[in-house]
Amino acid sequence: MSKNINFDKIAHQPAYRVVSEKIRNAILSGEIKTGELLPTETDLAKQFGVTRSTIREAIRLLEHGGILGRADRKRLVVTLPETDAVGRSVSSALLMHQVTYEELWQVAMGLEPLASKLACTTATKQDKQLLAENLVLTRDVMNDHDALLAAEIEFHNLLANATHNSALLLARAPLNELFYPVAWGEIIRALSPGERILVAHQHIYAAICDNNPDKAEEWMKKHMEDFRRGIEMGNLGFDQPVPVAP
Amino acid sequence: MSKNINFDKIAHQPAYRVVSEKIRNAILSGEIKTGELLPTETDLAKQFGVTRSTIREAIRLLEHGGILGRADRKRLVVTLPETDAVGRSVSSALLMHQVTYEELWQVAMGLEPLASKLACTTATKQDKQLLAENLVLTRDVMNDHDALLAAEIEFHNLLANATHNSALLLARAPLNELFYPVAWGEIIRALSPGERILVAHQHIYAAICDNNPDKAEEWMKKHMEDFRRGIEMGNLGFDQPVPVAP
DNA sequence: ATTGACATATTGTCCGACAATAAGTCAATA
DNA sequence: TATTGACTTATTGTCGGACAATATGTCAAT
Repeated sequence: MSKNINFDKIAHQPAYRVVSEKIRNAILSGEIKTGELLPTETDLAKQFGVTRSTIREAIRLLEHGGILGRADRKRLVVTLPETDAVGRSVSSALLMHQVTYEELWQVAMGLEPLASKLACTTATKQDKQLLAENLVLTRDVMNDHDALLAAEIEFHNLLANATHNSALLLARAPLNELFYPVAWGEIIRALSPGERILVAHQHIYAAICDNNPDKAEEWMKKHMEDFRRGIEMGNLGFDQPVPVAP
Repeated sequence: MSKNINFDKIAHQPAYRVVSEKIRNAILSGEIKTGELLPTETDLAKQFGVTRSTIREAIRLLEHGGILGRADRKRLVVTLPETDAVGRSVSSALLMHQVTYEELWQVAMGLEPLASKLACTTATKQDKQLLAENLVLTRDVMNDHDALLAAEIEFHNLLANATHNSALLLARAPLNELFYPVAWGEIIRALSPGERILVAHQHIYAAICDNNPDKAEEWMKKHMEDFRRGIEMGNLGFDQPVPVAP
């Protein structure tokens, strides 16, 4: 073996990546603030000294992450990434990993009771108001499978929002997009557990109004256990991969 | 008020989006399998009947989500999105939302004890082996702040990997990228709590080997509480936004 | 088995062009 | 006054073609 000199790998990044990183940094560092318009493509091209095509590719790279959106479907603005924007990347990833109902349920079991607990101390009047309205709605649509599913999902969302914890919101995004729609959809259709759902929601809501974190957490755990039983009893296997939506 | 006819909003998507969605669906539905090469840009352009520029923009859109990577830095391949690929989108989002240490800690408190518990029943011999090696490493670098930080982060990663739950891995991605590096970094530098870290890790490891979920969960909770105290005692406020890395 | 020379395929980048569409201005009109 | 219409302008979406840089493959020479 001859004596070797070790060179570092040279890191040649294509221009569109470099530009993308620069813009990303400018946004994250607050140099361009949320809500501000991004310079026009021709401007950017001049500034960076590259062609408009390159700029466009750089922008596409960021657009998917949700930190760029469009104000009027023409000019691009810097936007606060909403949970569902980011959530879709995560969902794709999970689907490709063939995530199972069980895996998602385990995460839900970690996050949803936590959300219930936290919401007790963080929920504003308006949060509670929205939850209350959701309860009424749920009762009203008890026999409409689709509407019931939507209301159920909304309840969990409202609850999560009431924590005002953006990290929690993002962490549970895949539950919203993959878990509840698919799994609850099947369960509700197969077992019609509308009453049990409503009772659990009511207890959680009451606990939040009473500022009783332990009770809120407990009832959410029960709720999620119901959920698991539903999956097991329904015709979808608990350890089966979540199917790709058509 | 005149009688109105309500038309649905027409959903005119730019071509690069449509193409991007089509490719995405082909990937998610398994039409193109993981590891396969994507057709060349010129091919795709012909197939979709658009220009290569359009194809390229469509591809960039997907590239960021991590479901496309490059085999040899030329041809694109369909890849399983790794946690850190997706994690970066999430991290950007959180930084823009000015997420606080407290918010991240709350999520960590929901997920890390859960991971400990699950790992007890899912960890393979190799997982345990890796954890054991990490413990040795941790002891060895006890006085090297940077190395200690790296070892600490690696421990939590190994633990999460040992659950073999991809949903959990993705949900905790932001902890890896934002929380531990920044917060632990500061804590370790300020308080040098090397011993306490090691002791906690050892107990968790022991619990996993003994197949004792409750003990594993408990010790991880203690560990995270230490963590919180560290943040509070250090000079970083618990309720302060996590700073953007330079 | 390694090297070198060569042809080929594919991506990265550039340029220039034009259509489609939002936004702004201003006059005409009911 | 408020709505409509015609016009201008700025900006994005899409096209087509061009060329350089780089991997890949082949074949001969050593």
